[in-house]
Amino acid sequence: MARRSDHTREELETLITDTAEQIVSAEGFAALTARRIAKDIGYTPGTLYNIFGSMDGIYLAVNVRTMDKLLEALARPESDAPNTPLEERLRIMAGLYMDFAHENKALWLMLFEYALTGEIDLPVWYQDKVQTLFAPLEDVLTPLFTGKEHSREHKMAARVLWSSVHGICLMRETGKIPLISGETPYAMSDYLIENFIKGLHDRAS
Amino acid sequence: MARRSDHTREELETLITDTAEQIVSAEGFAALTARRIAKDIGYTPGTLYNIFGSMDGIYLAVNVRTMDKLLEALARPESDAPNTPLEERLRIMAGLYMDFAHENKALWLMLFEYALTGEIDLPVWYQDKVQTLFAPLEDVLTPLFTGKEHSREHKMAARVLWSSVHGICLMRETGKIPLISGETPYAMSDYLIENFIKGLHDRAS
DNA sequence: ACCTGAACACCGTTCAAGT
DNA sequence: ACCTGAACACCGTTCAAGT
Repeated sequence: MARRSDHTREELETLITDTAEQIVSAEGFAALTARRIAKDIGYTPGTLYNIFGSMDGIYLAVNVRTMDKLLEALARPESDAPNTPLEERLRIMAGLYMDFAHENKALWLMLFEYALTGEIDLPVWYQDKVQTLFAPLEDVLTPLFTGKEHSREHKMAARVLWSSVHGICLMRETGKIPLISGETPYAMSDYLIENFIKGLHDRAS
Repeated sequence: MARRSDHTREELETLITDTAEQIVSAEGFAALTARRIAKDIGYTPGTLYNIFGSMDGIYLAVNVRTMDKLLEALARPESDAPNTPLEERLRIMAGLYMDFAHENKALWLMLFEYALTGEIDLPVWYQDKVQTLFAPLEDVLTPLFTGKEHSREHKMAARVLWSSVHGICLMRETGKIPLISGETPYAMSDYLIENFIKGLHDRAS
């Protein structure tokens, strides 16, 4: 047939990403198929391949959006009130992370479900986007690591804390590893932060 | 056709689980299909359904085996030497966990990839098996939580530590969240344990 | 009772053919 | 240049039919 030119290439990109996002939100990552997107937007699967090359391209596009939304959520003013103690800032940030994961469960899970095992390297621009997610956490930790000689430890502390809160969050959202009865992920995260930071302060003094 | 009675039901269970395990180990969870298992064992897909009801049944059978192997790995004598300080025991146990994940990457990932988003409840016997994985860690932590009033905190500390090491391990194995250059997951885990335990001791004193 | 073979309703992906 | 339609090589799952 012919080019319909109902939509420009850019419009199609947006249309496809929007639709994919909606499908995942409503029905989960497993429901996201090329044929389903095509049906929803009134094109054939071939068109998706014209625009994104493969389903991977669509997954990445959706994930980048999710990361942008997450980054926005972590920068919410409530964590920026002046004179807030560092530990409290961390608790708030962890809470914002867990809130986001809970409210955007399917999209958040997709971030990690997708090609969990894939051996193909992620594009550099995607990896860079991932790195930006650590920035808010690193900023909060800055007062603990003054001086260039602590730069590596600073980065490490941010990643260790992030991994930990993430692990707790996974237990909650997947239901795979049952939480102990009566314990919220927020309490667990607070417990972790409290003791980890206490340990860091010991070192400093 | 007919019952071939080449194998008993039990033999088929083992044969299918063995074959599934091998496929995952060698080619990853994504390569594990009903048709592939059937081809490898010389039966048709229908037979798998006679025995396991669905692919889910096969996934669970493989995962239970992986958990058994993990439990065995965590109980290795090296973590049981007498007079080993608690912190050192934790470091060793975290190391054993990360070693296992690395050496059995595909099977370990399958534990969490499988139906990450599935809304269907896992069978109780499976959930019980998952719970047993925390026992070795709880045992090591026992000296810090004497007295019944600390039972909840004891369980919480075990799960928080487990989540954290697990999160670090995920970064390593999936390559999704790049580790900082030059930092091993073992160093990160040690850093976490050191500071978390220091925090816990502060509380005690 | 057990197993097969064929069918059903799907996948991702490719690409010649049309406008 | 863009899009379709059909094809290819797959999926999980079901079940009548055979022995």
